[in-house]
Amino acid sequence: MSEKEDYLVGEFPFIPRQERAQQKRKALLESGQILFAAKGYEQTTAKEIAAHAKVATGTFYRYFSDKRQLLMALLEDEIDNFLAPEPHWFSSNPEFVLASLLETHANRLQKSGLYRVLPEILSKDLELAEVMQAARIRIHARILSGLQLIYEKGLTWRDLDLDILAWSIMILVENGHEKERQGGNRINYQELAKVICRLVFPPEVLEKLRNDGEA
Amino acid sequence: MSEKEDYLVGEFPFIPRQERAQQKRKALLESGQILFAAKGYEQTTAKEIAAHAKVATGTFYRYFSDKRQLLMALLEDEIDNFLAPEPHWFSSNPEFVLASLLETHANRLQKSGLYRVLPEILSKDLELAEVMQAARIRIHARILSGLQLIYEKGLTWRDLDLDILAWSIMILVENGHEKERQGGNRINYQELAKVICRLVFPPEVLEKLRNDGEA
Amino acid sequence: MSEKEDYLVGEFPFIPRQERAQQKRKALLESGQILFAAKGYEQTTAKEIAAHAKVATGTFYRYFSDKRQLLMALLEDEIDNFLAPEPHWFSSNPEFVLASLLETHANRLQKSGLYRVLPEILSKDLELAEVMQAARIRIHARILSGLQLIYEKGLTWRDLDLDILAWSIMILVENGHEKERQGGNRINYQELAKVICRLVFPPEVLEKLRNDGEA
Amino acid sequence: MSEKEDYLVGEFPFIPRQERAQQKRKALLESGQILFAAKGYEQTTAKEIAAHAKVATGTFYRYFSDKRQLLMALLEDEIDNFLAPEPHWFSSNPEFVLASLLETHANRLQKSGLYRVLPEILSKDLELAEVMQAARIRIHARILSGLQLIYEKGLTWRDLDLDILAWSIMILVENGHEKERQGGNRINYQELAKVICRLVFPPEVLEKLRNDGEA
DNA sequence: AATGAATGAGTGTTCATTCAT
DNA sequence: CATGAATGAACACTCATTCAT
Repeated sequence: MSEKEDYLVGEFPFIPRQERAQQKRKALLESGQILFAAKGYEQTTAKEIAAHAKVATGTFYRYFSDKRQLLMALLEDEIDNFLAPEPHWFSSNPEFVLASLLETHANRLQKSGLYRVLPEILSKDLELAEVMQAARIRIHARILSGLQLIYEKGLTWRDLDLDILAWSIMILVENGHEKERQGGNRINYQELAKVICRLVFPPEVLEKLRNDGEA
Repeated sequence: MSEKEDYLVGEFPFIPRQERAQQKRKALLESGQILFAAKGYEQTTAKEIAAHAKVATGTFYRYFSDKRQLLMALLEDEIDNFLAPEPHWFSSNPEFVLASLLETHANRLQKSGLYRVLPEILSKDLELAEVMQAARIRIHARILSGLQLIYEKGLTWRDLDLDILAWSIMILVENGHEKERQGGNRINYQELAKVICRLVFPPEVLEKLRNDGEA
Repeated sequence: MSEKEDYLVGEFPFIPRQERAQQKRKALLESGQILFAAKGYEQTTAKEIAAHAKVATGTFYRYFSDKRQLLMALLEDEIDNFLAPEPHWFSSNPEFVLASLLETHANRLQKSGLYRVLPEILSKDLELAEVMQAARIRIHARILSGLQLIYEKGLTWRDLDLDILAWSIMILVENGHEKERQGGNRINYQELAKVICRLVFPPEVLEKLRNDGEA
Repeated sequence: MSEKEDYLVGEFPFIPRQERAQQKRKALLESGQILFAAKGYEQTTAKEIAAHAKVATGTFYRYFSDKRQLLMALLEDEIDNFLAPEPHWFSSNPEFVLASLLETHANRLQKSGLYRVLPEILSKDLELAEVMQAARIRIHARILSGLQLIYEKGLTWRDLDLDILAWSIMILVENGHEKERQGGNRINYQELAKVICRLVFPPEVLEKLRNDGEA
């Protein structure tokens, strides 16, 4: 195959080593993602991934030390997607902004499908569990600091614990995409956003924000 | 159990057959629970469970047709514990009632530790996944009908979708026990209850309930 | 149970020990025969035999040292049935006599069904194979000596090797019952007897025997 | 095979892939044959076959889906050898022709030793049993049609049932090789052929055939 | 003598990983 | 670098046999 590319002067005689290698790596990653999402981690064998990526079994182990490492490489890129995105509250219509945030998040998850393996992995991979936990703490902290901002401006309920509030928001945002699967009708992100905003803004604040936005 | 029989004259020279058999079964169940919770389902072999219960491998298969069946026997007793308990809103202090509900639920879960395997199993065992889903739909329906009662009495927010509201409560209650593990300080159930109650009751309703209770 | 039999004077207070024991032994033998014939030797477990005989697993091992021994006990009684019965040639109608011999043999085999396990066992049990071989040698010798009698009287072909002849007869008689199963119509023992008699008697001798019988 | 490629300039630096793989497959087949013949089918484990072929257990399963399949592969090549070869009667010396047929058949069987497992398998493998039965029916039909030819020419006994006759020949030919094992001296194929020919040809026909051949 | 629960070695089979080519 | 055949430890599960009761 590569011989056919040789006869052109001035062209790359072949795809550079590294690039070709990276193509295989990429193919393996993609195949891993597809198969993990479809069949689960344990149920997918290294051989299958290699076959799906159209490389030999041994090649798998040139690019990844083992099956776990391939999964980690996949998760590395996605881990932040699994967690709740951070809502931004300053807007004339926070409910609407939040709703689209929720939808985007759900779509991202559904697309990769990889979140399906997470529960399977977390129970056996302490290291990954720690990474995830750290990420969640980060997310929680970010949501919390956002809440503190609006707290200082007197825009939020004064009788709720901000830490718990942040955690509740994180949980709801994180799980929003599951509603459909877990029981019931397709989720209405607009309504979920409304519920979350109720936890953050007293009704009169929400009203005021809208008016300010229009003005 | 057998201790109660000791005070009678003419003791049993040995533990009766059936009881001994049930002891082994129980030992296997306990070992299964401990090992599943500690290492995950797939990571635990039938041999290990048997060894931990101090019986031979074959004995495992006398009491359970396979590993899955042992797990199912364990879950059968616990499946309802995994899901959110149903909150009751009619009380002079719904926040307090809810807080103790949350705490009880969390303690139950932590004690068995079995909820840790659920995610792993649900991804592979379609049958169990369906059972769980059905249970969640039931819980959701119950929470929803509770909300409808107070909605009819005008005690709840009028601008929130009750279906989403019920779902949000379910998610928060279900995950409450996870807060500690997932990130941060030990959860304060009182504060979580407050957050949930905010979703249900406008502040003035809550105030009124308290006064009515005192009066 | 046996206590209830005590109150009658002059009766056996209970079935004698040995007899009861022999009943269990017999039941086990029967169950073994039925199950071995139906499912094969390896496919039948000691537990199954005990269950079928309505005794406990352990009881099996009181009466037989192991599964093999039960089989041997069964075969001991039947081994001669498996082999060709010895034909008797002196009769005014040897074909007819032989035909009923064949039929009796076939019926005996079909009834016990145990001959089905023989091939399975012979391949793994050298000892039994030797016993069988010895029995065949005995049968062969007996058939041979029968042939020698009529040879001396000039009643048989003079150009056939009597040893081979005896062997051929043994094989045909032994396998007669299989014809039906192996391919084809139900065997006609009369015709098979005719074929075998052709190997023994020249046609004119056969004719003469018939006439002498009538005379 | 590869030796033939050596005399060419530029030898293969190593045995080609495919050939090596086939060598392992062949080694496994051979080991299977040897062990099955020596110890029987059930008594031989896949692990043993692999060990005997000096490959790892897993390698066994690369070439054969299971033990049964290996056996089937072995039998596929041999199944026709197990059955009686078809005698041809038109010859100036049918006894001699038949004798060498018998001997060739016996040698083929003794060489592979595989026929020893047949009885064991047939009792458990319905599919194979059917294949064998079909083969026997075929053989029987062929022998029968051969007999019909000579019957039409008036060369055979007129008072024997051709169907039974064909069956008897098949049985004798099929079992000829067993005589040695089952009891007695090494079989004299010449004499067995004589016996079988007696069933087919009246003595005077046999005589005539010889004279015609000489003329 | 009888029971049947308990034993544990042994089976077929899979799959992550290695390594000769 | 790539290949894919080879490896062998590990697993779920069975069953002949033993043994406490």
